[in-house]
Amino acid sequence: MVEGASVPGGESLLFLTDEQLRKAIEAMFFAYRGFTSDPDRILENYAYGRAHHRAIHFIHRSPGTTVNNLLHILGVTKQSLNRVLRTLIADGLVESRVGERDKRERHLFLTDEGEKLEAELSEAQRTRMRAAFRAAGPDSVAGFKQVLEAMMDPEQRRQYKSLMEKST
Amino acid sequence: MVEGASVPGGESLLFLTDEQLRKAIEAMFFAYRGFTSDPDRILENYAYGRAHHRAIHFIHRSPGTTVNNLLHILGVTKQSLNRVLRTLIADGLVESRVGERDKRERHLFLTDEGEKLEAELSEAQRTRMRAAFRAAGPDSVAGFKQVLEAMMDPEQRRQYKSLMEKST
DNA sequence: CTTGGAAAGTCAACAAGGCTGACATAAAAT
DNA sequence: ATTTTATGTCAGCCTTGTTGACTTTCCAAG
Repeated sequence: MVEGASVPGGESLLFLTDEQLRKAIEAMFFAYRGFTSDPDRILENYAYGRAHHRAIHFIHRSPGTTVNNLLHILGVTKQSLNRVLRTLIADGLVESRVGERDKRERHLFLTDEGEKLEAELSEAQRTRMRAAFRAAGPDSVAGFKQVLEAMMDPEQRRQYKSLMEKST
Repeated sequence: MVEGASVPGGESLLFLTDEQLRKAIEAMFFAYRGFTSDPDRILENYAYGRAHHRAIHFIHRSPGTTVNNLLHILGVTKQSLNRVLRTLIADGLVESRVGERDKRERHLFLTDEGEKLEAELSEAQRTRMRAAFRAAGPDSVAGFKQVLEAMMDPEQRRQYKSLMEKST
């Protein structure tokens, strides 16, 4: 089942048939469902949704980020993000501090309680990824990342890579 | 950058650090955005959404499928699916035929116009996948599929594989 | 220094597309 | 004859996207 792998000297058109591409498209659809299902289950207990998860994830990832930064990363309007942030702030999971240099900006941080929920959510998601990676094996993981990165829009890839730099 | 690949004799914990897992999680997030962006752009011209796309995709894939089949594959309620189907039928993209053996069932088919939209949508999506696969290379593609499949819930994997059988 | 525009954030209202619940109908199964 | 199944519909709610209008703050050109 290692279709088209290591065909010497060429692109090996095998896996580029429309049929093979459709398989991959459906794999993305079903896999993404699995990918989001664990956090979704947890969030139900808190009356939050996927949008809250995304905000929490990226605030944890880049503490002190501004609202503007965040909405660019998430790809939503500031109004949409604002509603989510408002509830998270009201519930004491996120803290918003007025910028020192530029007082128009709000810098976002997770509170201890916010970090706790973040840990619960990301642990669930990591557990699934860990299991999938173990099942697929190291070489598959490298290929997985390669393809995902190649699927992104250039702008998204730029953001993805710049996030990576900060932590590595 | 082939992290942990072909380390002899073991699991190679390298890529299973929380940090590496988070990279993969973010890669999924950004890649899925890319994955859906082309169809989304096309659908705007028709006043349809992602829900319509999913229905069209799976009706094309399994012509004559019943409403009940479809809502199990899509993982939505019949009310939710019905709203989408109603508009697609009203607009002449989908045809609903009463079952012959079991007259309670409705079998769903794309009309010529429906097939036309399906082709437009899936061609856009395939173009992106094709480019990503070319950029990542054959071995990466095999790994990509392995990991995606391992990420699915058992039930989703079952559906995914049973769809595969029909066509291969 | 002032003034006008741009940038960051907030509030309000609307739409898509999920959901549940209740109910109707027809056909199949017991 | 009764119950179960497959489907459809109506009503109402929630999340999360959207646009439009508004305030506050900053900065730069006169």
